[in-house]
Amino acid sequence: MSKTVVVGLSGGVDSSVAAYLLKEQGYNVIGLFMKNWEETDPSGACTAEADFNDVRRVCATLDIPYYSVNFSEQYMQRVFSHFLAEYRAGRTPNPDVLCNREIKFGPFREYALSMGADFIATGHYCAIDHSNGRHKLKKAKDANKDQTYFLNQVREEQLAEVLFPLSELSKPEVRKIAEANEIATAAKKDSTGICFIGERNFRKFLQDYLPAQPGKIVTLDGETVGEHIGLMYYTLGQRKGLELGGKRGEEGRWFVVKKDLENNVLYVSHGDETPLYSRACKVKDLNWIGYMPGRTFNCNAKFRYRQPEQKVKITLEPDGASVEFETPQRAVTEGQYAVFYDETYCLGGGVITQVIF
RNA sequence: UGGGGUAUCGCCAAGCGGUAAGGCACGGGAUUUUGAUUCCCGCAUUCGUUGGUUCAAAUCCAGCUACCCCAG
Repeated sequence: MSKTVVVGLSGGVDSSVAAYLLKEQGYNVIGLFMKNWEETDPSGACTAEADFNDVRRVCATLDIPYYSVNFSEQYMQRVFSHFLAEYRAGRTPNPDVLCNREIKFGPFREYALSMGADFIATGHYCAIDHSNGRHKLKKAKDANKDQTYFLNQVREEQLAEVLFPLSELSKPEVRKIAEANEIATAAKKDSTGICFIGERNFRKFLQDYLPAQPGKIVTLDGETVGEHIGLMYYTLGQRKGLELGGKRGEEGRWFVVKKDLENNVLYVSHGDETPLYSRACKVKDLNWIGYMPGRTFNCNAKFRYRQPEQKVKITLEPDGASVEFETPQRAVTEGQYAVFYDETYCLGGGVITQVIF
């Protein structure tokens, strides 16, 4: 009797191919589509509906059953409300990290298991080791596509019944498999933007939820050089959207280097990016995946998705950890995640609460 | 008010008689399951204004206008 696996289908190539591969491997595959955001996009089209249509086509081709669930309520309460609160507090949240812990490997997983699944699977580019009763998150073979960054907050228990069929494949290989098997989403453009919400004009999107409070843009020397439209619309290291032009006698661009929430001031630097480079940070909400950290140890870290791993030294503290960088890092940002790695595994991660220069 | 200086794209800024560099900003695209970053493309038939000199002017000359500086 073959095992049953429920695959999260987004309507994209990756999850389509994941389903295809599982079926090839002999599993009893069931597709499950999630709708977690109720709003239609600005063009008026409901992208979720279009995606679900793609799911239908793919499942027809693969000859597997499919269903749809709606976790909008949970998404709003467990991911989006936190996202807004973080912006209000002047930080730059990463909703997709929480989305994995709170939705995909939360309600979605539970729902799938309640359907009688032995396993759940997704189209993430990452790998997993199940051995000795432990579950370790492993980097994808395609380092360029590795998505473990987004899974750093998922609890080890949540990974118990998980399969990642794309672990050994590169994106071009996935597309090739889709094409060879006439899967409808073979040439579909990758989705970007916040997961389940999609590509948006980020400012306009935020403006629907957060009030704008204009204020001054000031240099580190104290010179007022412009006006911002609300601190939450900017993040460290950003240069677009400042609308600041040339400066007399200097060449270079303007960068956001600091936010002063109390005084509603946005600090910028011209040309010189050194104020963006930090040497350490503090993290909290540490989550370790199949790993027992020592009091202090060396490993690698990423401070954003698709950044090469950096060497760091971690020292555990009562309420989190201190992370010292071997090389100064540009624009490490509060609210984002520091994710830890060794050669093979994603060890876990934590939220950045303080940046030390 | 006398004397001097400057006026070139939203902002900096080249140009010095031969038919408008570049950077920033901005717009579009690529990359990207956060936000950013990065990359590519686009972006002044016109040089404060009116005349003049010249085959030819943003470049020379004159008037006007605006701003800046020094004298007051």
